[in-house]
Amino acid sequence: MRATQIFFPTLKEDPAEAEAVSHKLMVRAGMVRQLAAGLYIYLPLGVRVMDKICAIIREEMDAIGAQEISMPVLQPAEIWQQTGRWQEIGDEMFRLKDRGGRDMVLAMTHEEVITWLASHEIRSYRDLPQIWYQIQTKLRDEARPKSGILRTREFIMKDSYSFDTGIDALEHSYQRHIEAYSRIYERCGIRFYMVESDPGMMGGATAHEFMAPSAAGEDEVALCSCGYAANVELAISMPENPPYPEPGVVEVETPDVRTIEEVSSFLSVAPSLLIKSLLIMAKDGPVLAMVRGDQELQESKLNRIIGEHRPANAEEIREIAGTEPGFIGPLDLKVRKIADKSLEGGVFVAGANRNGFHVQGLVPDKDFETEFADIRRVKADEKCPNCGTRLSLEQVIEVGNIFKLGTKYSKPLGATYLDENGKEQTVVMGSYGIGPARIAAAAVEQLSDGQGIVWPVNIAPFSVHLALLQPADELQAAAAEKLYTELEAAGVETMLDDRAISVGVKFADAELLGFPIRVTIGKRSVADGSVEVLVRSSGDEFKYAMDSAAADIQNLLESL
RNA sequence: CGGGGCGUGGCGCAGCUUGGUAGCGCGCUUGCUUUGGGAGCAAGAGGCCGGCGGUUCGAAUCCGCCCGCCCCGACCA
Repeated sequence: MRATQIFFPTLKEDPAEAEAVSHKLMVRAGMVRQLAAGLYIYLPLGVRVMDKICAIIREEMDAIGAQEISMPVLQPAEIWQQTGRWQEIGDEMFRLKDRGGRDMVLAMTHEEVITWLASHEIRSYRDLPQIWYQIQTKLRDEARPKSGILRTREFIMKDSYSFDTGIDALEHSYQRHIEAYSRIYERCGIRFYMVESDPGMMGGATAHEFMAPSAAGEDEVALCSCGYAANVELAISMPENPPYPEPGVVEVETPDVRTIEEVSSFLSVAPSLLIKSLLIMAKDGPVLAMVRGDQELQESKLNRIIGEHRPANAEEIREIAGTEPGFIGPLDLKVRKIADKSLEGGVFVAGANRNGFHVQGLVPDKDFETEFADIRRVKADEKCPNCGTRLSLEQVIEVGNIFKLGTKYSKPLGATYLDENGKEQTVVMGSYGIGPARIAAAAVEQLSDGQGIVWPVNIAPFSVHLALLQPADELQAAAAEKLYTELEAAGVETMLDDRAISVGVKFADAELLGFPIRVTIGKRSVADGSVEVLVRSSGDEFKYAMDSAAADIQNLLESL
């Protein structure tokens, strides 16, 4: 295509509202524009990238025998009521009524509909297995859309669902998805990890996420050289105990000394020898969650034990513990207590539940009763639970996830089949998502440089940026037209930059847009019958004879 | 939802403290020149200063309410 026929309004300056690199660059490169918080318009170049990513996804999904379908975004509330998610999910789901007053939802995911379909159409074990997928819009009323297209309220997702006779068969479908996903990300040219993840609101037992490392990511994963990889929401590490003092409960006066840092320095005791006591309000009443002073509570872990919860406010602390915040502790506190496993067998300092006092020499589950559970957040350099090596933490963008759902949706929606013995069984399901926009953003995040985007070959809007320096020069224009025609004939997607703009702007735009190869045709080309070729990613430059340039460029592209 | 910041030509910003009717850079239009790294000169177009209300002779500027956007947190198939 010709640049003069493509709408790509490039910007010299970063948009004021953008923070993430991918956000700035995608706006500057004229790929997207924001309509409102979390709502984006994709311009032609943005659409081309998305189409390429989706094409790769289709190929790889089809390769594992998945079949594409398309489901409505607007859905009746009934099916969501049947699975319980009408109640479970809060403000994040868009809800509306149709003209007849019926409750409707705008789908944030499609388990309900696809299971409804399966429940109506699958009758026999002979109908299984099935993998159905769609590439479809999802809507979520996100509390906080952010980082450009990374977290939006409306977005495209590839979602697939597997239907199997049992858990062994599900395992097979799950593995096939892992293979397909790995190939998809590889072909899209992004680095990624597969990590253990928290099934969360999807329900089900096992889940993994595909994570692309990037500073713009909202998630964090713990990684080990042995292959252990987990979202910090559930990552575990082996506790390392400091040397403990002698046990024996002694109250000490600690006037106006409240925080871990203050207590630590006031008593000259390392933070790892303090108990951080956090009063939590859960639906079954208050809970005292305890972690070591040098550690932090991982809310998602506590959530699995006590469900929805929030920290108590100062007033609730005074009422329940009878003390000002800062002096709360486990001793004589009549609430459910959950201590992190690293507190087991140690001797600690904790609040005394008396203003201005702490207690020393406390032994958990001896001086006070408590449950033990892993509720702390993993820190970098702690030991891997599998091999003892030091863990590292990394910021990541979630670009895909896979869940073993089991019968969470098939049971309430009655998706059953008759087995070989004529006995009715419940279909066992899996659910698998990929966010194409996040792949695009991750690619920009991981590969861009100070000049602009550096697209991976397979998802670049165009493969070649053919920069015609002086379109008004007939000889140059003719040379460019010829090469353009040859490249297009060879199947090399080329943007002929025939804009009548200054060379500096043209080159700067080429760098900003980030197509893999830039080919320059100028007066030198006309003079000596050559073109200059620049590889965006490496900066390598070549000079090709005009006559053979199309073939040479094609070869170069294939080598990237 | 809690905390913070910001809304002024298309984009990026200044002006606001100390009220007097809006300015800079980029972009855009026209002409001439220029032409291998974000060109030069000249002449132009373009803004009810987010909205509503209040104070005042007079409000971009002061006060109140509302809306929108961004960031941190909470939340997040």
